[in-house]
Amino acid sequence: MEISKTYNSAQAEETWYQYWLDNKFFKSTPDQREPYTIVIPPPNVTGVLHMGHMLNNTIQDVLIRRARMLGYNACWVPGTDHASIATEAKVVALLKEQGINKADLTREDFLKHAWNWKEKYGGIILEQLKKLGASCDWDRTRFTMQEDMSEAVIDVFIDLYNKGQIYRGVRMVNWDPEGLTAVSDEEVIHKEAQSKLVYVKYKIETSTGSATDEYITIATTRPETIMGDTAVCVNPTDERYAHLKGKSIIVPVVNRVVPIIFDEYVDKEFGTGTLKVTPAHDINDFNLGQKHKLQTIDVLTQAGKISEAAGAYVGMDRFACRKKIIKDLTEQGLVVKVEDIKNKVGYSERTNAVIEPRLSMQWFLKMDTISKPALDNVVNGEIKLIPDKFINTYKHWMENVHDWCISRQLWWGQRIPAWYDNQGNTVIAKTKEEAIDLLKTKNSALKTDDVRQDEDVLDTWFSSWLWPITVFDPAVIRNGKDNANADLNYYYPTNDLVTAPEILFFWVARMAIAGYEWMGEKPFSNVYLTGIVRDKLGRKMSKSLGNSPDPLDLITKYGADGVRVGMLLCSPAGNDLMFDESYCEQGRNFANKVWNAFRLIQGFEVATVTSSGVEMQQSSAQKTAITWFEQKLSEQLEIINDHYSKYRMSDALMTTYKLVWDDFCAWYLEAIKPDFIDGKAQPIDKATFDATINFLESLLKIMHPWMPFITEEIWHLTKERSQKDCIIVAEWPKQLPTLESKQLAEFEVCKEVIASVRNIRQQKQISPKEKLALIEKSEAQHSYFDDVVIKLANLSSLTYTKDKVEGALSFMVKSTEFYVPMGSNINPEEEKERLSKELEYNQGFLKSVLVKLSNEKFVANAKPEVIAAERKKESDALSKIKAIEEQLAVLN
RNA sequence: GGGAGAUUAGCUCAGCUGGUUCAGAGCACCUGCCUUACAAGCAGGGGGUCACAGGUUCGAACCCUGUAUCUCCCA
Repeated sequence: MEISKTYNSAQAEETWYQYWLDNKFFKSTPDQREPYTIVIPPPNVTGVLHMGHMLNNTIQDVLIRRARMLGYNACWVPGTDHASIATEAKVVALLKEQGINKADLTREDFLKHAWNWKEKYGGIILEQLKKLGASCDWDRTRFTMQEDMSEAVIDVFIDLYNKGQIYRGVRMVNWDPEGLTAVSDEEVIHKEAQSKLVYVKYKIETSTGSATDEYITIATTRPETIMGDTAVCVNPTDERYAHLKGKSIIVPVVNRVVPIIFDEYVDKEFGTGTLKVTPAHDINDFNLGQKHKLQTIDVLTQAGKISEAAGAYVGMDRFACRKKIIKDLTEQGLVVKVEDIKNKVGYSERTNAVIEPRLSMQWFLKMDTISKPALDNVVNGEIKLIPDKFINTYKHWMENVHDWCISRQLWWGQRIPAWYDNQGNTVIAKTKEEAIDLLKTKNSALKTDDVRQDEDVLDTWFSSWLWPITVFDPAVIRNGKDNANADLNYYYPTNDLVTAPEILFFWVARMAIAGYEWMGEKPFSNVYLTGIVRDKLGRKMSKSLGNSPDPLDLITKYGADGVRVGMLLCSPAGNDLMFDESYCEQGRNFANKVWNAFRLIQGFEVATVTSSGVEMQQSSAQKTAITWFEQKLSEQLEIINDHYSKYRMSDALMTTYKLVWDDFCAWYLEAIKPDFIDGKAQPIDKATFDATINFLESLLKIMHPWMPFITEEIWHLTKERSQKDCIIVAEWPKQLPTLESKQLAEFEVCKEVIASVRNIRQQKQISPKEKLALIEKSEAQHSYFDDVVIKLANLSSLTYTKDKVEGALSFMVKSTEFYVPMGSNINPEEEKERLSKELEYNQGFLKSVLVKLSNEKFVANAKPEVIAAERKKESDALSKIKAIEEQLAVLN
């Protein structure tokens, strides 16, 4: 069979993914084995795969595949999130394109459109994950708004309400005037902006009630809220304004008379040291207003336009009004100056609209007591954050946590199960019938038509915080954890969670809270936090910049295995990664290398007798290489396992990469490769061939989590396999019980000798085909690796001598000298120069060692093994120097 | 403004408990090779004042202090 010189990824990916599905290798059901569980961070149902998903899900797939091979019952639960704001915005935009206004639709009609859209386009991202090779148990696919999951959310609301943890109240919330909803603190992104600080003159009113000519000047970045001013505040210690006690101020534009109040809150240094107080439009002003019992005038509408209450500029957009008002005030001579300043402005994470602090009636969850276990168990290490530098951030946040605003003024989501009558009664109930029954106890005259359900839905995170629980058993909230189903009992708590640090608080912290609240136990043991994928200039990848490659294009170009390797080669945990396509190229090249190693092995002709009829013998070089590589494999496997245990993914991958490329391909295969005689490859003996196949299989297994497709492909090409004999379920290799470190060290010497000979070839322009003689100055007569040296350095002979050899180039490995006889082909001057340099270096080295050893404090304080090492260095250096001096003497 | 972290080769990063000539890896680079698995390759090689300034120590990339620059989080 002719096998292609390059690996064809597309075909293998298609074939094997389907094969894995058909044979249900991703499927997990509870059994005797220990479970290993990951729940996917559910991507937004409207999402398409981007580089962040690629990174995140590749890591999860690597973890789950390795766990599967280690014999765990590996279960990776996939699913999507309904993402209320983002999805609703998307659907609204789409309807608009079709000429449909959301405002013209009833709630039911809108939801019908939204569900249609979800059925049609939602979950594309899950199909894309399959291209990556994600080995999720697709039968378990969940959606946060499917019926039973939603019911659990309502159960949770009711449970918390009954526990007294949920309340409703008027609060200052972060209002998104575009999404027309409140958003949580965590959904506000503060960005630095260039703003104008406007200095406006406010007239002071006399005690008799008439206006004076006296003014005070107030600095504000938000002149459009002037109409909502209900006081002016100064610091009581500010002498500049002490005389204003008891006086009033006339608010420009609306000519409202408001008091001057005194409060420590005002910063004397900022602006003019005076503050206009607008309780409806700033959280701090709101607090001042509460304290000083001020009137609250809301001058903005939900959409961010000037409201009727303002009494001027009604209907104008807030930013247009800002400009206009500055212009008008300037014309009236009331503007002293306008300064450019930098300040932080909050933007909505979802719609990018400037957030407006706004008073409104919302539902809140008390966070102080419920969040306690989630804090304690991260601090005490019960839940591990990787890397652990995030513990501080987490702790800081959890210690300063605010009550969670859980209501959203949207339709797409779980509707709040609060019901009202026309008498101001409120009850919490799962159904209208229950609500009516409950309301009747408060209002005997209740008519069914008087019962209204709350219009708002719950924050998306209020459903996704249950994810690790409800994907297994959505009924557990109402049944209680003691009545959990078999799945939940078996899979919970999950093992690893892989996610972005951006949602540490949104999601991770809240899952921990929910876990302790309803399961009495952590939801996961380890949280691996990935970085943000940036381009090589360090810019975040984004649609608007157009600097993000399409992951599927990359897969087409480099193969899924290549892209997976490429992503993970440059992904330190918790640090951003500077992605560049060249990493994928490196990944593809590695896959190709593996492919060609396989081609070589597969092309070996196994024979019991040679072409001349003699019985095939394993050569000494082959024997040595096998002995060595068996050790090497075990040694590196231990290192790889260790990297995994510490979640050092890039390190585990790089160790694998070098084991395969350098140790196996460059050294082992070269050492055992049969010679060519008369242009014909010699056959290989069965023992060497079998050992090689075994090594290859072990390596394929170690590579499998990173490169699932090519390893499965080769696995099936190396021999006939039964249907279920697949690498995806093969057993992870085991280490040797003991390691012969002496053999490993000796082989390193062997490599060094070979490299030195090759170096001489390079320097002297000697063709690799020309055989050279090598003489070792040693008491010994033979090393176990001699034949490997002969083969790989292409020697005619390797002999031993006790005497110096003249007319030869020399090199040293450790403290042993080697000679390559050159006849007259030697330039003594060049040699002298080289040797002198080496002598100088070694003398310098010796000196530094001697300085250390002659330092009494060093000898007295350093650990014995450190001192012993220094003494060894001393003696090695001395013998090296002696040898070089002897060589120089010969040349002179 | 408060907090966390970073700064090591051209690039991306390791360097774990201070101790080997400890200054490392991969990529990139340079030189020579189309050597019968692989040019998506092989062989060999060069390259860093470990951000800066002090300090602790017999010994510092590593610990401490300060400075600079950058990133992130929070207000």
